Amino acid sequence: MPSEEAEAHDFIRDIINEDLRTNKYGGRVHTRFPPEPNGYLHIGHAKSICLNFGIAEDYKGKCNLRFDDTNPAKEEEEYVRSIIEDVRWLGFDWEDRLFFASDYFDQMYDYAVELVKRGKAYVDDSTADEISRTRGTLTSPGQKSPYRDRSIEENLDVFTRMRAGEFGDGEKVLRAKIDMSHPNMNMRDPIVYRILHASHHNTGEKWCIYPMYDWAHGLEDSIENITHSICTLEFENHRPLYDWFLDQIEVYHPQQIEFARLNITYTVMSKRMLKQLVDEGHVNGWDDPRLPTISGMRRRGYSPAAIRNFCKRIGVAKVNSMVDFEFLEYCIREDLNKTAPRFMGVLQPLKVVIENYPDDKVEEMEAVNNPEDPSAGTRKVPFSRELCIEEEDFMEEPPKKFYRLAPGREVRFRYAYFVKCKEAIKQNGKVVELRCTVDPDTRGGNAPDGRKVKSTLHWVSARHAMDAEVRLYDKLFTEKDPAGHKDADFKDFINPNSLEVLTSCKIEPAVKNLKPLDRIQFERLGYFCVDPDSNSEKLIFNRTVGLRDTWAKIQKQQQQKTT
RNA sequence: UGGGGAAUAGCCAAGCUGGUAAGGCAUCGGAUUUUGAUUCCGUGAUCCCUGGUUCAAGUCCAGGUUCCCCAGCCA
Repeated sequence: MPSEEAEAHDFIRDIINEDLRTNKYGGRVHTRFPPEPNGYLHIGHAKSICLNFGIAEDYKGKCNLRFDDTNPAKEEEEYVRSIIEDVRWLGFDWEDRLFFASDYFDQMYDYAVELVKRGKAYVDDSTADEISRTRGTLTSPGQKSPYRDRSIEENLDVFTRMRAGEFGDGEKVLRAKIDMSHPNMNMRDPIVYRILHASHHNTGEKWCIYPMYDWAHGLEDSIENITHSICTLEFENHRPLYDWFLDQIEVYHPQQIEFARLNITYTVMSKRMLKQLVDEGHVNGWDDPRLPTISGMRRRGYSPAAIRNFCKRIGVAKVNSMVDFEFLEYCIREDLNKTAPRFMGVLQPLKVVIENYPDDKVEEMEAVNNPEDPSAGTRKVPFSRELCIEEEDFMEEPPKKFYRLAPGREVRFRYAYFVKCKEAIKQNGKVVELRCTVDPDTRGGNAPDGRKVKSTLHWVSARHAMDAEVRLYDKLFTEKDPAGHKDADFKDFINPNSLEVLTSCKIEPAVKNLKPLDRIQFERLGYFCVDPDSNSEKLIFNRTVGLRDTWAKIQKQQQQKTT
């Protein structure tokens, strides 16, 4: 469970502390995470999940998982399935409290009847268009519906017949009778029930009227005895209505608290946009590793602990904010550095022949599995005459500050020997093979005479290496805030190079024991995750995130100087 | 001349009843290093503005500015 360092402190916990002090809810703390099953969860939801479940943990309270499934037109079973999977994967437990708003439809209906009986709601025969036109504008009041003063008896009768299916979609609605000139648009006789002859994933054909969010949500919270109903900022305008409904029918009244939703640079965080990316094939499904969905991040190799820690550290406040994606990456690296076993793999192989090493000889070099975790132990890596190193670890004419291999230069091959380059063999101007020698006295990687080398390279034995495909991911968008341009579509900023597939990678044999979704580090390259499509026939790795790369930074600076 | 929110370093974000600006990321230096990784050190703020109260204001008062949300039978 999330056990990371000091306890969180934020304005919501301040409110809870105060409520506890005044004994407002008898010492109880009960939250809920209420997703609508109309899409996959993303990291913005993770923030809410960590907040709600985190508060429950901190205060030894409870947190429910509740599906807010009041709109059968948009909701699907597949989304329910994925949401359950994602919340569980993140590491949270709702015990026996998995609920559906649709489980409360009967009760919500009864409460609506009560609202009508109290003269606080009426059936409106106006068309959607008429209702819209008479709502007024932000600066001018709306007009009362001609049906507003129907008798309670008539309202009861027509509402009953609405439920019985006597009318078609949109013919009538139940409206709260509040104030058509209220400065808050939400209070201008909001719709409580609409007619929708649609099959519901949970209740099937039982209902042809469905409650609206404002009516349903507070009742759901009330029925579940929620103490603090935490939602995002855009619902702040709805709080007066949340309160009004619960007050009118005089039921248990939780407190709604709003916080700012999460935004991260170079991505989008709206279900609508994510769905569009998926539906239009800009990515390969909801779990595409380039997406900020929970399932995408899982496939990318992000760990639940890293995501939880990220959510904890970004804080909770009421300011609209945009977190640098670098901070997310930092949190991922931080966790993976401590937990990911290390391997050697070569993405762009360059052949190396050790001229003074016999062709029939193979040595098993001992390698540390995780320098950050001694208990991870060691493994054997085969070394032989023909090896592969990374193409970019050799330069025929090395620039300043390039410490790696070059003609005449000696470097260390990790966990093996000091290796000296004698000659680069070229074909059509391209280096295709390196002829090198090994210093037999440096076995294991240290020279008895104390001489040093400037760098250490990773390598694999050509004969023993396994072939693999490696997928490198870059930012999905080229713009910091792709959704923030009023006169441009977010899709205009899609990065055409967000996915690079390398198919001739060579990996040390020890990876054969890995399972799908295992998270590892290829030394000097980054963190990687075994793709679920990977199998013994074809190994596939997704790059989660690269290691911090000081050399790349130096290169960039050098390039800028020359141009 | 609608209503509701919010403004603290490039980015998040503490700062409770006023006492002289935490922390993290990023950046840039440096040390250690068989991953140019990790780790470790060091590096940045007249707290949206203008007045006022006070010995003392990010914190209180007044006025202003900017940004976000609201006119779905979506949530």
